Amino acid sequence: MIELVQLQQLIAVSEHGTISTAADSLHLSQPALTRSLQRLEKELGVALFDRKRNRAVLNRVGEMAVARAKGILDSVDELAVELRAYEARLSTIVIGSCGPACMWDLAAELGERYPEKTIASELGENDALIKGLERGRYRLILTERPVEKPGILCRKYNEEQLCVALPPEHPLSGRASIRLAELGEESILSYKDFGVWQRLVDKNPKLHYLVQSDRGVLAELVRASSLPCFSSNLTVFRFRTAVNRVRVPLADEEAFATFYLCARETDRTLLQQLC
Amino acid sequence: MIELVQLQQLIAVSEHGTISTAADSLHLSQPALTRSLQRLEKELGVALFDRKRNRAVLNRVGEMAVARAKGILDSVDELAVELRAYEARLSTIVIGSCGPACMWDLAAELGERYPEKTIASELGENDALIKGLERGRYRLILTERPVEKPGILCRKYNEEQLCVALPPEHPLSGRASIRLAELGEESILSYKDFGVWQRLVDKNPKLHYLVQSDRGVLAELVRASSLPCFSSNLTVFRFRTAVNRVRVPLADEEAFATFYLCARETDRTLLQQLC
DNA sequence: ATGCCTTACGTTATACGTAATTATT
DNA sequence: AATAATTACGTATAACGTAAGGCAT
Repeated sequence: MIELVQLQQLIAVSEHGTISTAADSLHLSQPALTRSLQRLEKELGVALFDRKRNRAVLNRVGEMAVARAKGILDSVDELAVELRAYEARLSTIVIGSCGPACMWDLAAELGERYPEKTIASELGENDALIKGLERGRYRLILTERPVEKPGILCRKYNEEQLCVALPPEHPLSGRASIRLAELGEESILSYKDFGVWQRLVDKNPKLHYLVQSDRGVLAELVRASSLPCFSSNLTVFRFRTAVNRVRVPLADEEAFATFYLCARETDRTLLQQLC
Repeated sequence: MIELVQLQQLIAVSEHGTISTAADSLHLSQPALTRSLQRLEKELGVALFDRKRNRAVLNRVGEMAVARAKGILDSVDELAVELRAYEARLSTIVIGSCGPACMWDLAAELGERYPEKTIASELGENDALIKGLERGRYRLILTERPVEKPGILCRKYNEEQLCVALPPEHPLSGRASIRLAELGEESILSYKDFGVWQRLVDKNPKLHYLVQSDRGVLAELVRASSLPCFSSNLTVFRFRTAVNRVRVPLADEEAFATFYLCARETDRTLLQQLC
């Protein structure tokens, strides 16, 4: 049986020109390499070198062999890389969502149920999410509307009411609900990846949005300041203790959403466990 | 470094279901195979089996690995086959010709000059010969007309005058030349692969052609009978001793040809040695 | 109880290095 | 003389088999 080391040795000889120098580069004695190459020729059933007593040069067959050997070794190297990537892929659940809070909830739930798995999540728009689910990019997606497509299962996951969290001394903090526009040109802490709620932001361009990309940083700022920030019925658990704020629901129609959890049909059991 | 035997072992396990039975089929002890597979997993950096103390079943990564391993082993098997074929190709000079006798002459000449090479020859039509030369199928070709194409060298090789070899007692045996049609409906020994001379045959359909595909058989028939047969100035050397025949040249215009030897420009020296 | 995988240990076989040989530049 | 390949021989390492242990069906 041919062995891969022999192919490496062949390539080394082609790169170094002589068996001796190749042997050096392989940390091998010349005789050892000579013998190994002789075995290779015998096993392949062809002569790879023109041998002139004190010189062995690759013949045309040998050069062809070198080219093929490189290809084979490349594919063997790929093998390890590919398998490691495949293993990582198998042990990761990627979820896509159109809203941040519900995504965090889902990620947390998955993390508890499948502690051996890595949970990755990203925000996206409805169509991109569905395509991503169909193509295998996502294992689960959270959409704004029910998805009715062959091969895709869909269930209602939860509802979210967006609020503003105001400091108690804020003039609007006593209200049962407000419209976002009522904050006028005030500053408000906001998220970079805001999903469906971005529509509400776009409709109220007068406010001064202090956009944060890092969740931790935002939480810090909330604690360290008395700035208004966004909140919702889903974020209550995370912020209930630390934050000295009064949550006032937003009456804008863009401030309410129902989320649907979708999976491929092959993941029926996974979906059932989560709803 | 991964070794190919390990990939074979992996495949054997996937085919036999258990390590023990696979070990049997590989003429190896179970512990040895177990260790070898453990090394493979370590070298690849991934787990290939779900191990339940007394059972090792391929996991999904393992199945992927088996598929890849098969591909790699296939390409290694191909390597040997391909190299042997390539070596054979390199040690063979294939010539193409539009006439049989001049082809035999050329083959004989090459055989003497390059005794280490195998000489293969085949008949073909002009255009096919030129294409074959350009595409590398032929190393040398013999054509009816000079070839003037970039990348192709061409020289006059020889001239051939087709004759009929008649028994001395034949009424036409005393003539200086005849036309083939003068033989009326007589029988005549002929070749299956006749190249350019086939045109002459086609023009004289009345004769009874005893077509032979084997050169040896034809020579035997010539010796054992007094049937007329085809001959030429080029075949004289081969038949001079054995044959009790009188050669009468054919006056038909299709019975004379000039042959040109062509090679690719890279084979300039080869061509020069032959002309 | 049997089948199967793993670990431990002593042994063998294969491939290695050193040294000697030959040939070429 | 120097460089490079091959052959011969003793050695060492790495993989093997046997034996023992443990778990599951």
